[in-house]
Amino acid sequence: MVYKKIKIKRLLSDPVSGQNIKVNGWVRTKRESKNVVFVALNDGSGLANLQIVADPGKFSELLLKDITTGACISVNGTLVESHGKGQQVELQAESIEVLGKSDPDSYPLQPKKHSLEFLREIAHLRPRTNTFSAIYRIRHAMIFAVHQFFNEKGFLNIHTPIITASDAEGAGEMFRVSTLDPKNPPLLEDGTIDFSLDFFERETNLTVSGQLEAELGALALSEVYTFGPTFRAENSNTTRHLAEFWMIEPEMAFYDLEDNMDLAEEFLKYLIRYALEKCAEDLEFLNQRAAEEEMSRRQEDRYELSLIERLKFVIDNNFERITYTEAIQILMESKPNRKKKFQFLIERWGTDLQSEHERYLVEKHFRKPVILSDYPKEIKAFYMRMNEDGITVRAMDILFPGIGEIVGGSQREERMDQLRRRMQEMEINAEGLWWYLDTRKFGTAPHSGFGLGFERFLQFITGMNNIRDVIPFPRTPGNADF
RNA sequence: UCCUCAGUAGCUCAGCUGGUUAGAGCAUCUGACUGUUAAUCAGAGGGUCGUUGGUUCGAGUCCAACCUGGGGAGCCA
Repeated sequence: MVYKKIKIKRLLSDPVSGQNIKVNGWVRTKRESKNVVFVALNDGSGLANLQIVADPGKFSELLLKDITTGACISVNGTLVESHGKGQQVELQAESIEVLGKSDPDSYPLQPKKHSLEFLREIAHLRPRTNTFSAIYRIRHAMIFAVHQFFNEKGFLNIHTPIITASDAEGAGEMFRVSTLDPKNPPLLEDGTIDFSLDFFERETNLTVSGQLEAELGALALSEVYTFGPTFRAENSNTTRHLAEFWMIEPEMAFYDLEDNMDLAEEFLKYLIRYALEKCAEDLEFLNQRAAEEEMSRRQEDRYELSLIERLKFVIDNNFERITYTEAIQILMESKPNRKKKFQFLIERWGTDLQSEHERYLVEKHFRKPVILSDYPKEIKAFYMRMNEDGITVRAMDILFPGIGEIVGGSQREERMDQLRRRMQEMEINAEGLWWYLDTRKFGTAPHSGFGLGFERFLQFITGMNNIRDVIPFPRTPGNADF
């Protein structure tokens, strides 16, 4: 007898009774009685389990004993229509092989609800749960959609370096990369470490952004994007920060800030539409999960819309676009500011916005994604293009409900004299960035770009509150397990 | 890093103002029963109450420090 190996998702999408099938997977639960044994089997291809039906008379007691929650089994059998209610078809087992036993006494996953905190501690096993397998499938779909979106538009994907010697990006603390003996490093006369004897003959770190290198690509290939790992050594302990995360950074020549915003909005909507179309089953499950979680939250902290409704809402509405100056105006006149309900009151133009202000704009005032632009130069990076007013720069941040800043971008300063002036003002070492300045020297062009935090975006798509639950193995201060 | 809450069985939690042998549900094991659906019913095993020190006749309960985790803030994506 020949049994055709097939993944459970494919099998259930087109079930034909009478087929001889081989499935491999991990046991979710087993229910047994004198005359019949039921096994719920899952291979991660989809949310639905395949019900395996075994006649206890046909299998040894020892074999059946080894089929426990978490065990890996391979089943040959015939697909038949189910007598029971919960499923259309089931696999009538003819032979079962236990590929990997699982001691039920010590296997940590039980057929019951587990807290996300507990599952984080067993991140090596959590993809075997419905919630995390759904998240990982959506994560994959979104990675794929990112590349598809840019490919369709003719953007080139470029790999920017992960190890970098430039420390002038100002995007936060960096992780040092070194092969020097940590116990006894070579020292200079002033007692500091002599990095000229290190592997790269200079001090090197893990990248905090591929942007500067992406700009080099844009100023030759017109439209490029990076999608790579990014590292920040900040001691941030929040639900939306990771020390290692993935960032998508498109960079486009001949785009001004408005073109940049248009692209970002189109991109985000494309990804959300893709998820709704291609991950409907998983989103439906997460929608249910999120709804249950909402019940345990305070009334005023609850979303008005369900997860799927929020996703549809973003697709169906234009993002609100306002300048920083307009935002300050709105915030100064807002109720929480007048009644001194904000922890940080808005008193003057020029201060940076706090989380509470961003949340007010997005969740209370506009009730939709907001693009803030034209920030004061003092609170933004050196490479952002100066406006005519001489006090604001062509920056834009996209704020999403529940997550805050999801995209940060700008039109880049392409004018050499302006760029040099800004670098001087902000005490950026120009020497190490000679290659960056060269692009302004030789055939400079107006250009723009933005960065999308991939995990933050996934939080929005999946409704997960903690960023540590949308990446397989989160790296955070004090945590590098697995 | 700061603020705040928490740490009791494998998991989720109860344990009132300090008072004998520390409880429940689920999970596990054993048995029964049933085309079952997180099956059901009965029984059993399972705990240095996060760690260290202190107060007290007596500490899961009070105090201090530390460790770990959650939430919020800052930094940012």
